[in-house]
Amino acid sequence: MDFSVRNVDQVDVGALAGSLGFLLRLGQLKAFDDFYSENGPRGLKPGEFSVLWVISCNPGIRQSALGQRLMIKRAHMTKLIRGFEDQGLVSRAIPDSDRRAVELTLTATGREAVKAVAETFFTYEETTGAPLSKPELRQLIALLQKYVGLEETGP
Amino acid sequence: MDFSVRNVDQVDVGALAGSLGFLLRLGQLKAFDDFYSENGPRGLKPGEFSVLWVISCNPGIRQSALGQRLMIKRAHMTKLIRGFEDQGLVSRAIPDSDRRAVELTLTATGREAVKAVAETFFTYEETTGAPLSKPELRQLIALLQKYVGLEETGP
DNA sequence: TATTGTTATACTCTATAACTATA
DNA sequence: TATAGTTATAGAGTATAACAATA
Repeated sequence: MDFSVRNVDQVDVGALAGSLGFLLRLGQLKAFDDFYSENGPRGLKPGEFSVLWVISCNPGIRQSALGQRLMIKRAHMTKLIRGFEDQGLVSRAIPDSDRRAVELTLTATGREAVKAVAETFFTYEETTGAPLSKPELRQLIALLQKYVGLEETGP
Repeated sequence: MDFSVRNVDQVDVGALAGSLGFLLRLGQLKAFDDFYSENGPRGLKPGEFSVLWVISCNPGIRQSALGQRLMIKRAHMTKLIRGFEDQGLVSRAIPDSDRRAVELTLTATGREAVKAVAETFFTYEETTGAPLSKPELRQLIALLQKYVGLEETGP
């Protein structure tokens, strides 16, 4: 006989099923899979969109503050921003008050790009929580916000 | 005057704060940061540990089932398993019933390694949910389990 | 001295496709 | 034909350290 586990559903992950880090990792992979599925939006990737979106919400934001909030390291942020600059989406300005810093703003093109993607991004997001009921999804989001230290800010 | 956002706490992420995918990404990064902080365990990385752990829970598991459950692509799984084999942690067997498949088992060394890491991994996990109360953490875990399609299996 | 951002390097993880051997 | 796994390659993302300019 052969008792080997050959189907996903038979896999016993044991105590790992109660591990927050493990569940967050699986959850993120699932969310991204859903996002990139046949119905998901195209073009800008979630990470890229989030950077542009946060700049659009905070015109003139310092590169360091942006990176800290999105947990992107300085070295990587430099590359990302240069990419956006090359695409004409973001402009950099060095403030007189601190000439080490860089303040980021969207260009007109950048604002259009964000506007175009935002609608499909956020409406798609609503469908992402498939296995959960509406109230469950709301509570999951609330708990995650608390965990990562994010308060929902009014518009 | 200079109104630019220069502190993390001033950053307004707008509607992104309600995005499940975004929150899952931040949450995972936070959990990993915590894990790797000064108090976190050393040696085996969370991803590596999870692979070995699941093999230990499912002796003889097929490589494909393992990869599907942990959302690791076949090509990557091959590299991981070879690495573990080279370290003498995992042994591969080709079953007669299907000579395309590979069944994975921990070696004695592998079992010891998992045993050694498991205790510190899981006890550390308990401290990971810092910003949440015990009941909140429990519910967050329950919702995530439902979201990713994991049932807690009794020992 | 500390901070902001840049550069350079390397490593991990991921994505893809072509390949084998079995079924 | 389809499946399980392998190989090879390229691209993200990340980590690190050394560096310049400024504070």
